Amino acid sequence: MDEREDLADYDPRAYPPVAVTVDVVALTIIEGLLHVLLVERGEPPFAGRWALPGGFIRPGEDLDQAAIRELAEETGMTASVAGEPAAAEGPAEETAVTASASGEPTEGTAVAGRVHIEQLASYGAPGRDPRMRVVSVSYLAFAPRLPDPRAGSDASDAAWISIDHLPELAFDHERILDHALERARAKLEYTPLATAFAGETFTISELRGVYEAVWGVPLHAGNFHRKVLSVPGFVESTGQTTESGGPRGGPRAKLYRAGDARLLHPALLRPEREEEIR
Amino acid sequence: MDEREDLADYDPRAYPPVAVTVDVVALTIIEGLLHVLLVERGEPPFAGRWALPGGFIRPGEDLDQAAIRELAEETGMTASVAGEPAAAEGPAEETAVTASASGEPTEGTAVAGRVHIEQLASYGAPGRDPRMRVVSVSYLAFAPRLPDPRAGSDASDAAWISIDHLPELAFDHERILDHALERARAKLEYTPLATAFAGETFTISELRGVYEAVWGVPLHAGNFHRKVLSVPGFVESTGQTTESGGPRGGPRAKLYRAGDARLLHPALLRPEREEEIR
DNA sequence: AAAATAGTGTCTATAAGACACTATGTT
DNA sequence: AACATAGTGTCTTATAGACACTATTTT
Repeated sequence: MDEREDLADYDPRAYPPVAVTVDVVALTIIEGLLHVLLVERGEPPFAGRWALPGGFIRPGEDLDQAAIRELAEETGMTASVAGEPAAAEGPAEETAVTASASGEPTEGTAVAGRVHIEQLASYGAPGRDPRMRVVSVSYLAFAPRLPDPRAGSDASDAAWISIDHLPELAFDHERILDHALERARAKLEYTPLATAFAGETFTISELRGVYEAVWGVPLHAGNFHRKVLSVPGFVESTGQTTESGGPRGGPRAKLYRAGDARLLHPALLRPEREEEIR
Repeated sequence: MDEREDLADYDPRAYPPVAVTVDVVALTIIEGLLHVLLVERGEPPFAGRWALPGGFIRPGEDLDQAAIRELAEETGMTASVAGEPAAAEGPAEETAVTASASGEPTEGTAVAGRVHIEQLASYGAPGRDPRMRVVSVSYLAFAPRLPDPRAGSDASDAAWISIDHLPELAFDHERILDHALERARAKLEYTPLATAFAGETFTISELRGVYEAVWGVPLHAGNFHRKVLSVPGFVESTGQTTESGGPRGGPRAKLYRAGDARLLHPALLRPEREEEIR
């Protein structure tokens, strides 16, 4: 920022150029399994490898905007910045924007819903891109259902890949993805963002499915149910129920929508985690 | 990262140059009050204004290294990367390095201790620096005591400023500082990082002073005491006590050092916060 | 002696989790 | 009929916080 320096006055133009990119870790849940949006690279380096969607920031474009644009380019969903919390809340993350899918304001069958996107971290190790110095600002996005990914207009392909069957990734994207997953798991504890994975309305069971997919552990149905309803503002009733019972039986479930809470209190903590404490 | 593009092939060199800087929000506690390290700018823009210490990243230098270097340049303490947790923990932050003061391995009176430094967030709004496009990667540092700030060799001055008496800051540094403070407050809940503000050894009262300074609320001495000791690995006894009682009376306090926990479980949650929940 | 502080004891309200159970839907 | 699921009741244990209290040290 300030060009204070011990030696000469630092003119960035005197240095080899630095490129700034934005990479997006977009997560969604398909068939009860957590998936991440990946693109297949068409050109070297790492041609043929899968990578996180991303690209260079453009002149006049804020970082958040760049992330939203990149996500939109891959998913086809047009997104717009809805707001940014002044000073990050709770477990204090940084910039967070909420993007809402437009085009189909009807909350019908398909796309429906909001996409949550927030900044994750930046990566700038020399050599992480063999071509030049690249600093990547990564973003984390939670998407409901699957706005079926469409390949960019270049030669590459885009797809939602289960995190249980990840291919080798290009660059340091595996590390970025690891950070993103840990962040996502933590966010579900303190925020109502699990609802961003669900549709406009959802059952408590579906919400539990989100937690189980992201955390990778089974949760006790009864206790989860009571707990969710006991957290003020997490969900609010629609008064509706599902049309029918579950595919393998059971009564119709009540439908809820996201409540107005920005933080969950008390939080839904992940069961144990001895290992991670020390 | 990947040069996928809808239109032409994007060559970053075809764009106006982007500069990447690192800004550090270094916090310490002086006389029971939270202070932040600021430098007075010697040149336009914002000449005469206070700003966060920072500067351009250098070729071959990782972002973490740049942050450590910037901090060292202002505080005079030489720091070195000690380690980085693979996948961030708990409330899931990203890169985290622990820098330890060298030079005086003796844990005597003065400097002593470890400096914790971790990446906070990046800021890249167009126009945030009037000169050119600048993306700033900000860092948050917790420092024990005060390695008395020394001005850089340029015309500017450096000082620890109480967060209760902040001057107007240059650029968007006030926003960065706000994010940093919120992050710091949250980190104290889930991690043992409060010990990074204390010396090599400390009393429970001193530790409580850290929490009170950062959170800005008084805490119940008795309950805090019992709670800290009940969290596994937060602190460990040295078997020693202070030489004398407090300045205004009271028995000698037992001395502790930081324990081996990386996360606090159960966490020390801030009292209430109704407002922030909705 | 008075005042401040370190540290402990105790009680209450809340929350987490284990478990059991009813009701309602499916195949 | 058998089975899966939605949702509720109950019990045990852990935790947060209020409050009281003793012991030790300084002024």
